[in-house]
Formats: sequence, structure tokens, C-alpha cells
Amino acid sequence: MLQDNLSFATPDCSGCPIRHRAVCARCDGDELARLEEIKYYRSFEAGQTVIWSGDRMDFVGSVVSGIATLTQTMEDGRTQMVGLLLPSDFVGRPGRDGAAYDVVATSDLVMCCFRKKPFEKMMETTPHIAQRLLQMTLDELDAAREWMLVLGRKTAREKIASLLAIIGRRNASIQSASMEGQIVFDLPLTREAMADYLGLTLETVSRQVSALKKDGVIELQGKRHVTVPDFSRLLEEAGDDQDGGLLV
Amino acid sequence: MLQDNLSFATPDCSGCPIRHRAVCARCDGDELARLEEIKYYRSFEAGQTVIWSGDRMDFVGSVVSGIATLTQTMEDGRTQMVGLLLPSDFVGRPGRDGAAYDVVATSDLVMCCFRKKPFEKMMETTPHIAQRLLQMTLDELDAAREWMLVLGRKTAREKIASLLAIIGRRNASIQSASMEGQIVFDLPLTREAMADYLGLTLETVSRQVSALKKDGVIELQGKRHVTVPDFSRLLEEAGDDQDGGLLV
DNA sequence: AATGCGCATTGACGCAGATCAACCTCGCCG
DNA sequence: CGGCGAGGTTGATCTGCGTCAATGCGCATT
Repeated sequence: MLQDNLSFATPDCSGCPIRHRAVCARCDGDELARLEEIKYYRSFEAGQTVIWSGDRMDFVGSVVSGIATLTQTMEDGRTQMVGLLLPSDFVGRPGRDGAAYDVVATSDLVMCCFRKKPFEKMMETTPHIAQRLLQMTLDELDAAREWMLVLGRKTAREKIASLLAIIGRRNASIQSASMEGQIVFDLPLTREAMADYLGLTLETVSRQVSALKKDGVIELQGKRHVTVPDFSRLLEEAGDDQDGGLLV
Repeated sequence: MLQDNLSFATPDCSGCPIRHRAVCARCDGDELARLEEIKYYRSFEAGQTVIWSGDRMDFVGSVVSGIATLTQTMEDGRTQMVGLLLPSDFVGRPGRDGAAYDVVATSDLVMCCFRKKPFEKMMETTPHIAQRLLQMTLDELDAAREWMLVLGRKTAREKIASLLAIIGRRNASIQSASMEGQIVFDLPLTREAMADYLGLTLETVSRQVSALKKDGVIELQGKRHVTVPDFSRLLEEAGDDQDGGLLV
């Protein structure tokens, strides 16, 4: 079922959908040209593993389209998702050879990869890249810490509400839709993936989703399509103070 | 009880105990001199709050000595520790005005602070600082993700063992003691702080510490002084694969 | 139409850890 | 010396979520 990864001719950066949000966001035309020389595209189908934890990684890169997850697994099989990678998010760590986590394509996925060695060299000579990467890493660190509160202290219901709020908020921000009134989006995750994200079992996820639906906090069309009639109600259920408290 | 923070005359960087591990690690003499101009020291006593979440922050800085914690609190009082700050760790985020978390001194604490505006300016002109900060932030992100696995998927006993392993390992690395055989250290945290770190109650922490002691995994002299007769046994109890799996 | 498979839902039951409460230990201060 | 308070331990009980198991639903394959 899993075919090998396709390598594409690399499209021009100027038309790239993540041009202004990825690591390259601050680069000027000249810097971009040098990046073009070391970049290539790779595609993965939904379900395919991009990298196994511990594997040698000879590239770093950005998600161009699709969704991937970062997960850690214990020997006995317990797994925890530690990151959700959306378009423009960065994968890999300059200065390290092995992958620290499993990276799995959750949907069909396109990545823009840079050969690691030359990328590292460029980081030293091109402050714009290191600066942008620092910014993105700090954002991810904030997200991870927010998530630690969810994992450590929230109830199952609050966890589900938190996840829905995060996905809903992000969708809205991408489509620059308003945060008032009703919000609609598709869940990019299976119940099991949600469970792995939230530190729950899939049964508990299913039960709590049903409960939120019964209580009118959300509406469901099918299993994945979610409507949130009142976003502030959802935030209340998540235990967040009234606007998510994200300072940017 | 809480006195106001003392400001000191600022010692010279050359004798600084964290000179080669903090944000300034890569700076040369010239760069260091410019940092000296914008730096000042602050001291806090154990228990004092360094910054409240949401407060305006006009500095960033490094822990020079002592230990501080980063915590998040929900309105109803549930709190989760999201970071443990040791000597050389960095506090604050360039490019952001408000503090995102509460920072509390757990022991007596000395910080080396940089005025934020000039520090931000220096970051743009001094790649060495941004590069080092990126490295440190990536390390913290890894630590946060490791912690997500602990919070999301480990049992209470495994959580305690994980915490002890982390503290023990760090102590050993500072003193460059061997990881074989017996390890001795002092817990820098109260039972309550441990609970806040681990997403547990302090009663559960107390019980599990007692259980590990009864089972011979650890020995206690007083409440805080810990001896680990066999470190690999502790790692087993933590559910980690045999050497903690930290790739550097 | 039948079969099977992936994903999701729902129910019954048990247990790890929370909660509530009593008590212990030790250092400090009057 | 005694009393007090912060931090810690331990016990009894409760409960949210995990575990095990059956069932449902949509979709692709034959």
C-alpha cells in the first residue's frame, strides 16, 4: 500500500503558499535563491511515516500542505503526540543527526526539504533564517507549555474542548474568519490520534465528544465535521479564561 | 516577609559561573563588553515571585544561581509547572512585552538581567546571541516534549521516577560524576512543587516516593536528600529505555 | 447482496489516583 | 521550654477514566 516517496521538480519559491510564514519568511530574493539550490519537494500519502525516531535525518524542512504529527512511543506501545504539524511548520533540528520523534503524515502531505548540511551552513551566514527559526521555535515552545497544562491538569471534557478550541481558532485565523458567532471546521484527526494528543483513550474521547454534542456545545455532521455555535461557550468548557490568553 | 529585590553592582562577566553555558556562551570579548553595558543583577529570596504572568517585562535574563519555576495557573487554582529553571537557563522572550507564565524563585536566586529593548537590538546585530538562544530554545522544546509524554502517558510511580532521573542526571552532569553506580542529590522541590510538575496531588507524590523507598529504588536521608543505589533501576521504573534516549 | 475492514460508539466494571481528614516532624520564635 | 506553623506522611473513601467487550456505520471489494 505504501509507495515510495515521490520527488518532484521543485516549484519556484515565489508562488509558494507558505512563502511568508515558513522559515524562509524573512529571506530576501537573494537568500531565497540560495535556498532554492538546496531544496527539494517530497510527497507522502496519508498514513505514511515520514521519519522514524532515531533515524538519521539528512534534511530539515517545512510542511507545505497537509498535516503531520510528531509522536513519542514507549516500549510497551503507549504513545503521546507531542506536536501537530501544519502548513509552514518546521521539521527537524539543525545541529542534530537523528530524529527525536516519529513524524507521520496524517493526511496527504507535501514537504519542502532542505539538505541539512548546506542548510546549517546557511544558518550561520544568513541571520534572517536563524532569526525566523528562533521565532517559530519560541512559538512552538509556548504551544508545548500550553499543552502541558492541558495534559497535566485538565479533565477529559476540558481536554476535548481545548483541542477543539485550538483547531477551531487556527482554522479561523487561516481563513481570517471572525471568532464571534459560529465556527465550522473538519477534524484533521481520528479519535485515536485525538486520544494520543490528549493523553486519553479513544473510548473516553468518543464519550466526551458525544457528551459535548448532547450538551449543545458542538454539533456534528458525520464524524469529522464540527460546528461550534458559540465559541466562548467552548472556551468556558475548556477551562480557559475568556479569550484563550494567548499573547502575541 | 517579601523584601524588595536587591540590585547589585554587576560583577564582571569573565568570572561568571555560567559564562560558557548561558545565552552569552558564544560571545567574544567585544560582544561581552556590549552586553555588560545593558546588564544588571537581581536577587530574590526563596519563595519570592520574580514575575507574574501577564505583567509587563522590561528585561530578559539568565539564572546565575539558584532555582526558579515557570508555572501556569487556571482560575480555579489548578496549577501546572511548565519549566524548571536552573543556572544558565534563559527567562523571557525577545519580541514580547508580557510574561506568559509566573516565574517563582524556589531557592534563593540570582539573575543576570538584560534590558529588553537593547538586548533585542543586539540580537539583530549579533548572530552569536541569536544562534545560542536558538540552540537553548530547541533544547527546552525537547525537554517540554519529553515532559508531555510523562504527563500524558506515565503512571504516578513512573512520573516520580522520571523526575528523580532527570534531577539526578542533571546533577551528575553538572558535577561530571559518572552515571554508573550510586547517585546522590538533594531535591530542589517541595512535594507540592513536585506534584505541580507531574500533574499529581501532593499526597500521591508522597505515597509514591514512600513506595519507591520501600522497594529499594531510592534511599532517603531526611525528606530531601536522595540516594539512588542503581540508576538503571530507576530508569526502568521511569519506563524509559535504557539510557534515557537523549540524543545530543 | 454479501463480506470485510477501519473507525466510531456505547455499556459494564474495576482501579489508579483524587479527595478528605487525621496526625507526625522539625525548625523557629517568643 | 513550649507552642506554632510549614511541610510531609498515612489512612479511608470516592470517582473519573481505563479496560474489556459488544455493536454500529460507511465504504470498498467481490
